[in-house]
Amino acid sequence: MDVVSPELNSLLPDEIMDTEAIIMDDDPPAESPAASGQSQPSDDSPVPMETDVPAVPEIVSLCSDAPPTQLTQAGTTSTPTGSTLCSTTSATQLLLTSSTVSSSSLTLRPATASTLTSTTPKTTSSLSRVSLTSGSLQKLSAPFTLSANHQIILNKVASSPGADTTRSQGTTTTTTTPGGQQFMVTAIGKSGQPIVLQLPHTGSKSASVQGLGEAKANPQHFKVVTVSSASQVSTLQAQQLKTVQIAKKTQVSSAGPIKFVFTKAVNNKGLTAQTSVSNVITGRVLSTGSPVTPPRTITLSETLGSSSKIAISPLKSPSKLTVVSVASQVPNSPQKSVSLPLNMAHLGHQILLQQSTATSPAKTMKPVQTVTVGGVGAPQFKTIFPLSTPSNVQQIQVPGSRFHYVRLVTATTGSSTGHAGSPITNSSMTAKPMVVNTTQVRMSVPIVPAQTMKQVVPKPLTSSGQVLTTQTQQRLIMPATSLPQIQPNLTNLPPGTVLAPAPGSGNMGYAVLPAQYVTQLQQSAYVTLASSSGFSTPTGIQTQARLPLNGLSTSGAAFRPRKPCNCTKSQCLKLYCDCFANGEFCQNCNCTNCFNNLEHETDRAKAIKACLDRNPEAFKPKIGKGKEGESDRRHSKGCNCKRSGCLKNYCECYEAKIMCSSTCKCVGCKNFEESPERKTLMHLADAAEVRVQQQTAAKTKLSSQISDLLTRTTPAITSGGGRMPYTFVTKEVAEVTCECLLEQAEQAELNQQPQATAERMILEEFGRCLMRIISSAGKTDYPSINC
DNA sequence: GAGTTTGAAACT
DNA sequence: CAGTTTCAAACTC
Repeated sequence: MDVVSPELNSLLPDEIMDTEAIIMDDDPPAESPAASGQSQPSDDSPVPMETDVPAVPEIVSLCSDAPPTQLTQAGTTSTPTGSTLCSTTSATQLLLTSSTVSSSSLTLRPATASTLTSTTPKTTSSLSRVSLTSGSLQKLSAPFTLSANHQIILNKVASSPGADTTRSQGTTTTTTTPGGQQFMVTAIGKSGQPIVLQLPHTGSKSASVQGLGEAKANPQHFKVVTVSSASQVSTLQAQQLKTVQIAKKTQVSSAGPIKFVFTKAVNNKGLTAQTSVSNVITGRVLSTGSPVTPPRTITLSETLGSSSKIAISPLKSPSKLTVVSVASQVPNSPQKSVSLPLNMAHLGHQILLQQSTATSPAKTMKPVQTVTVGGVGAPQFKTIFPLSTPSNVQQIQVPGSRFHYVRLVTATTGSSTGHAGSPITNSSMTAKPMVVNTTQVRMSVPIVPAQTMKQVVPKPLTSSGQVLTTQTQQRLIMPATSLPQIQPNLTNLPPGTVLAPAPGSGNMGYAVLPAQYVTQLQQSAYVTLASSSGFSTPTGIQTQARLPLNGLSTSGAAFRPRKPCNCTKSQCLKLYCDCFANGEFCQNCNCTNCFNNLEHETDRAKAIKACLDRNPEAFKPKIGKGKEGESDRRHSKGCNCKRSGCLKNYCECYEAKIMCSSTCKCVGCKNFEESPERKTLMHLADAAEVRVQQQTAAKTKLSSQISDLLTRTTPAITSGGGRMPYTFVTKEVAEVTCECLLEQAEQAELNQQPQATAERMILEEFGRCLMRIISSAGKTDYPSINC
């Protein structure tokens, strides 16, 4: 599988793609040359990742029917017949075993407590037990449901003929922790059976948000592995970002060792070498957890025969985030891929995974997922949201950086196992949010200057998967497609760069979207998700990552709203357009014939390339950041003003509120420190700003007072004539007053008074009425008003 | 709101 | 690289 083109990977900086092939298997497969030499310890050994906490090793293993060796059962365990019980003790050992069909079992051993929830009581582990029953997992639709009772339900959408049979074979195991927390996994590997992950009950509070400190005190590791049934060929979509994916194919020999292969996505050569490995579980780690015990997600893919496709990108360190698609498939054979969505909330981290299946390799699934990355020490979030756009888009949102990453994924139907465009199994769900936590994101290169970024401490994630975006700036993640003409300038790509895949290439492209755009996509996507999944997620996944309409989080609302452009001739694909120049998509602009959007991503990519060809620094910030603050900021190129004296906004220096420097070529510059004109202007500007602020404050105060008054008087008004508590004009008084005024009008008419006189009479009567009302205001009883 | 001014970007 | 043109924002009326 060619998840990431080698040439592209070679160009990617280490921050973007830093993956190493890691093989964790009992018996390194000889037919896996790429994986050879990279084998890792046995099943019981912790996954060799930099994200691992040595003190709390994580164990991910596939085992046969034989009971897992590292299984430690301290709590009660229900062992259904015909299934190997996978349970975790209160010490958060999670073992997933499939005995009936697949001979492999997965052992998930969280370090301490459950990582399914971000918050875990110090004394008790939120995840005490995990049971997994074997069964064929054929069709899985919506990744999961986060129910109100803190359950993660992994359901299968499509009914499988063998569902009944599966249930007879696979047994649903439900474990309940002493603290009332459940982790129940049913019928993994068999169709028609839901997977329910019971999240720890946290009362009214969201489980994920509660006390990071507590979570720190009780670090937990959790690994999720999904196993498909035997005789199933799993297909992992190469163009999907999944945190957890395991597809298990029927093993030729059940006794054969199960191998975890963590391949280095950077080098796809290794990927091809792994294709012929049987009984190999490929995995990848997408995220790291909190500083204490970083939760991590592992995508595992086990396939039989040479059809295995492996794309793995384990993180080397907790601060790394590598997104690599994993795909495996067997052409012309019944394929059933399983990607279990899992909500992993730990210390504000969540992993939401999508599960989907397909019965035919020809069917493709174009999931778009959300990745949210957060950390405690250095909280960051990455979110890939499902998009409703025609092309698959994977968005990654990094609240800590204001950047929004969007990965455009082009699904291909090719059956070749060695290509990124390998068919993706269809799924009723086209997009699922995926939240991955990490303490640091290394995969992106900031395009926008740092001084423009206002770091806001992200709020901790809630158990419902709430994602808070605090930054709106954009960054380029990495292009998945090979665009040689752009790659040399990869780091210079603008934040809004859309690297469209070459026609027919089947590769993936990445686009960085502005926050507003992402917000739109998020909203639409979540609507789709909610409607299609049918899940009742009160605390919800659907609600997570919802941002204000302006695309900014509450903390990010302080950012200056982007001014809409008015381009008419440039199609917003030249640097004339501020949106384009800032790497943003046009949104709510007044431009005409705009091409600065996803619909014209190809043209946009070309335009970006053209700009970069002209000036590799085109999308880099013009205003450099000084070491000591704004005083050191200066324009990178300098201005060229001739007539404005650099004291108007025509001047980029003045507009940026910085002084002109020696790099400027301006004529008659007055924008220097000692310039009296500048001082006067600045003084006036400050005064004007103060006035504006005062006016705004006054308006706000007045509005508040009016609102308060209306609020207090509304009950009286709506009460049907009742006496207004704070006003003197009741309905009755008003009616009487009107009668008095009408009486005056009639009198004037009867007396044939001129209109002016009539009006005066009416006004005078009105004045008298007011005086009576006022005079009666302080009295306990309100005398009636008589004309 | 229309027209003018301005300077960066684009073009030659 | 310099001169010219194009363009959209800033500005003025």
